[in-house]
Amino acid sequence: MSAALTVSSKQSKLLRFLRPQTPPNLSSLLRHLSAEPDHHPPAPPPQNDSSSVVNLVVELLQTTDNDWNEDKLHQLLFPTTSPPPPPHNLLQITRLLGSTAKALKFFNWVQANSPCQDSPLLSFTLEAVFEHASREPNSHNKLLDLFKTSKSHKIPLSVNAATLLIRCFGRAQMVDESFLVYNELCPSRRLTHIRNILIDVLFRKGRVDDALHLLDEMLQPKAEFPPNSNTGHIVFSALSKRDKVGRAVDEEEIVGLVSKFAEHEVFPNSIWLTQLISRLCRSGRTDRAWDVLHGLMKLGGVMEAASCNALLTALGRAREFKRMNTLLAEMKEMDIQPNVVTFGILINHLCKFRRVDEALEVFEKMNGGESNGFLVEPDVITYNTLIDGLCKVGRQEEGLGLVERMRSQPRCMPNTVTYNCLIDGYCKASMIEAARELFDQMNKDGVPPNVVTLNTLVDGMCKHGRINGAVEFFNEMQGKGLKGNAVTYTALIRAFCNVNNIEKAMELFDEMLEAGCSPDAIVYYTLISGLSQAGKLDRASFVLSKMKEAGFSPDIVSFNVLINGFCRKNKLDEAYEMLKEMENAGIKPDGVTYNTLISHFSKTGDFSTAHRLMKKMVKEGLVPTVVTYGALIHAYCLNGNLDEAMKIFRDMSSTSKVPPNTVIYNILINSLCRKNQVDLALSLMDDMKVKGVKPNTNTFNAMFKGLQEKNWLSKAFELMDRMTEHACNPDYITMEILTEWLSAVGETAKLKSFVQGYEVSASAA
DNA sequence: ATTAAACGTA
Repeated sequence: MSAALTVSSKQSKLLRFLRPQTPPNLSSLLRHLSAEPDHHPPAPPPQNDSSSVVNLVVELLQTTDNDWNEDKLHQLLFPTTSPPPPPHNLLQITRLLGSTAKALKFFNWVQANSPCQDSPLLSFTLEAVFEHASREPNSHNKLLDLFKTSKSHKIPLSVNAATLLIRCFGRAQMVDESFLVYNELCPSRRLTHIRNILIDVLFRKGRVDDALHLLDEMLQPKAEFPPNSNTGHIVFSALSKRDKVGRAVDEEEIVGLVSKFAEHEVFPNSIWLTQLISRLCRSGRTDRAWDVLHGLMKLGGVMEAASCNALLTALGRAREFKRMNTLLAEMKEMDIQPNVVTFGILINHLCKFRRVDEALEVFEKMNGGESNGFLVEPDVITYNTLIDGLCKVGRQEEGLGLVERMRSQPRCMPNTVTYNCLIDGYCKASMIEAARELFDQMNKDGVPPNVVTLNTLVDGMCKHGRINGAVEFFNEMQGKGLKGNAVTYTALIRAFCNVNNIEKAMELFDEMLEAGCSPDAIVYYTLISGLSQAGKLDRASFVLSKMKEAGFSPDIVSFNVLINGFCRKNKLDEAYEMLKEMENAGIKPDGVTYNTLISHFSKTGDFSTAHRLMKKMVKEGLVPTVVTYGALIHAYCLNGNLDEAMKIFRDMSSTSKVPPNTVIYNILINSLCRKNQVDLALSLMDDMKVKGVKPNTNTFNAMFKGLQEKNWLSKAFELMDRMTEHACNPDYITMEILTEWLSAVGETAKLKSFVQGYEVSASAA
C-alpha cells in the first residue's frame, strides 16, 4: 500500500469514529443546494448497465466487515473484456459510501488497482472524498490534510473539488490555503465561478490587492474567463461594504472597474450605481459621476431613475442648469421614467431659485395636468418642498392652501416639516401670532413639533423684537422635554448681542455647554461677531481660542470681524496678528478685509496708508467698491476735507465706474449741510434723482437740518412732498427738526398735512 | 439608493 493516499494518524483516528453515514438521498440534496452548478461533464449517455454497475459496486462496498470482495470489485470496475466505466461512475459510487473513511479507503483501493493511472478517474473519486470530509466537524483541517497529500501524489483537482476546497478554506479564514488550491488548479480549469469564490474570499479577508489582481485578469478584453453577473455582484458589494477590511479602494479605481465590467456587459445594479453616483457627487466629482452614468448608458446598461436623480441633485447644487436639462432629455429619450423623486428634485430646484410658479407648473404636470402621461403621485416631500418655496417668497397663504390639498390626498398627511415650513413663512412675514397659532394647531393635530419647530419660532420671535417671549417659549418647550440645539442658542445669542446684552449672550453660551449641547461653527462665529462689535475683544479672543480647541477654524468672515474690532479699539498689533494668522491658515484677505483696513487708516488720518492699501488691493485683483470709496469719502468728510471727498466722489463715478449709492450721498449731503454748503447739498439731491438713487430718511433729515439753518422754507416744503412721494417714512429725528422749525415760523398746517399723509398710508397698509 | 424644514456676513 505504498502508493496509497494516507492521512495523518490523528486524522485517521478521527476518521474511524465517524458519525453514522449520511443517507445518500440527503447528500444529493446537499449538492443541489450548493450555490454553484455542478461542473462535471454531462453525465454519460445512459448505458444499460451503468447504474446497475454503480449499484452493484456500492452493494459490494457496504459489507459490514472490512473485507471487500476485491476480485469481484476489480471485475466490475476494471473489466478486461469491455471498456472501463466512465469516471463519473466512480464519483457516484464514492458519494454513495457512507463515510469519509470508507470513501478514502475506496479511493486508495482505486489508486492501487486501476490498470491505467487514469487521472480523471482518481480526481473524481477524490472529489467525492472531499465532499464527505467537508460535512464533518472541523472539515477545514481534514480537507487541508487531504489536499496536501493529494498534492504530493500529484492528483489533479477537479473543478468541483477545487470549488469545494476554496470555499471551505475561505469560510475558515484560511485565505492562503484557498489561494494555494487555486494556484494548484490546472489553468484551463480556473473557471469564472471558481475565481468568483476566491475573489469573494480575498475581499472578505481584506486582501484587496490580490482580489483586484485576479479580477484584472478576468477584465482583460479577450479574457479566457470573463466576469459574469456573479463576479459583478461579489465585487460591487465588497466595494460598498461599510465594515470593509483592507486598504481603501478610491473612487477613481472603482470607476475604472465599473467601466471595464461594462465592456463585458456586466452592469452594477441600480442601488449600487446610485450609491456610487452620490458618493462621487458628494466628494465633488460630479463630472466623474456624469461620465460613469453616460458610459453605462452607452454600453447598454439598464438605468433607473434613482441613479439619474442622484446626479440631478448634484447638478442642481452646482447650478449646472444646462446639464440638468440635457440629462432630463436623455432620460426621456431612453425611456427612463421619472419618479416622484425626480419631480421633487426639479420642484426643489425651481423653488430654491424662487421660480415658484414654474415649480407649481411642474407639480401640476405630475398630476397629469398637461396629459403628459407621467401621472406620478406627489408625496409629502413634494408638497413640503412647494409649501416651503411659497413661504420663502412670502406666499404663505398659498402654502396653507396646499395643505388643504394634501389632506384630500390619501397617504399624504401634513407632517412636522410641513408645519415647520409654514411657521417659518409666517415668522418671516412678521406674523408671529399666526405662527404661534400654527404651532398650537399642529399640537392639536397630533403632529409632534421637533427642534426645528422650536428653533423656527425662537428665531422668529428674536428677529421681531420678542427676545423675552423667545426665552419663555424655549423654557416652556424644555419643560416638555424638547431640548434645544446649537441653532436654538445661536438665535438667542445673536439676539442678545444685537441688543447689546453681552452678559446674557455669554450666559447662554455657558448654558449651552452645560446642557451638553455641542456648539457648531456658527455659534462661535455669531458670538465672536457679537463680542467684536460690542468692543469686547478680550472675550472675542477667548471664544476664538475655544473655537479652535473645539476643532473649528475661523473663516474669512470671523477674521474680518475680529480685525474690524481690533482696529476700532486701535489695537493694531492684534489686528496684524489676525492678518498673520489668516495668512498662515491659507485665507487671503478679501475686499472686506481691505475695506476694513482702509476705513481704519483713513479715519485715523493716515490717508497715505489708506491709499497704499487701495493700490495693493487692486494689485491683488480685488475691485474697490462703493464701500471702499465710502470709507475714504467718509474719512475726508470727518477730517473736514470736503474738497477731497467731492473729488473722490466724482472720480468714482466717472473714472472707476462705481455708481455711488445712498450711503455715499448721505455722507456728503450731511457734511455739506453741516458746513453750510446747502446749495451743493441740494445739487447732490438733484444728482440722485438723475442717477435714480433713492434718498432715505437719513438723507432728508440731513437736508432738513441744513435748510433749517438757512431757513429755506420753500425748499423744505418741496422736500417734504418728495419724501411723501418716495413713501419714505419720517422718524423721530425728522419730526423733531420739523416740529421745532415749522412751529417757530407758524407753518403748523403744513406740518399737520405732512403727518396726515403718513397716517393715511400707514392705515392703508 | 435618489427629493423637504431652523442659526452667523464684516
